[in-house]
Amino acid sequence: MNTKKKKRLEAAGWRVGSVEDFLGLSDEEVAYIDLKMTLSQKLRQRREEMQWTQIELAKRLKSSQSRVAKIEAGDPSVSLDLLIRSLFTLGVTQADLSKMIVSEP
Amino acid sequence: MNTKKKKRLEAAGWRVGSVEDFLGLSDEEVAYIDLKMTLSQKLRQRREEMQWTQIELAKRLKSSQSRVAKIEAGDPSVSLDLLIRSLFTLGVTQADLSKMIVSEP
DNA sequence: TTGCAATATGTCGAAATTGACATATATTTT
DNA sequence: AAAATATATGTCAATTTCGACATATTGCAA
Repeated sequence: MNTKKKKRLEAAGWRVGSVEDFLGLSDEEVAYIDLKMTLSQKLRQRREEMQWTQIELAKRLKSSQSRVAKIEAGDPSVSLDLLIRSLFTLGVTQADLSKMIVSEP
Repeated sequence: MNTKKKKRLEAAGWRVGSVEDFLGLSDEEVAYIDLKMTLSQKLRQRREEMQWTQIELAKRLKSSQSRVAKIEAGDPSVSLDLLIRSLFTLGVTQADLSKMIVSEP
């Protein structure tokens, strides 16, 4: 798939459970987008539970508020890499991560 | 931590279960490296089970044999992003991935 | 309402990651 | 053992992702 299509998908308000319906995506692409969306939602949840602002999280990540906003928005310019490292920064364990990947929103 | 240290760690033959002993790494860093190593091992396992050569996998990934070798070696120049997308290309599901993250080598 | 803190969005140069290539080494086949 | 196949390693230009900044928008308390 081209990046354009992925961008459109993620930019618009796609939510877990509905992406699968979009035609023309390979299984891998669906799995990848689905995973990113799931984890970004979990990240926001977790941060809010901890009562951290995006600025606080950004500081610990040595990043910026705007990037944290993009992570949580599932922006296509954000890699799974940064997303997962952010979760670890919030104290998420591998066991937690494992559960997140299969759990519903 | 600096990148140099991470490079040395991953370059040498560190295996799951021993990284934690290395002093001077934060929890997040340990978790990140540990995850990468676990998944790269699982990737190789999976590919070999499927009797694919690195070249075959590379073709489906639209990548190259040398990069696949680096993915499997846990090379520091390889992102979790590419690693996880490679697993999906091998047909790994989110449920599979979830299990991989917590399972022993 | 107004003011203020939090979040969102767009842009950009810098840094990291990428596929590709050359070539070395290892493993398997004949 | 030699040839053939598979994997490893180093390098590099192109692409992607990055933090940072400016600024817009939202939400909420005074």
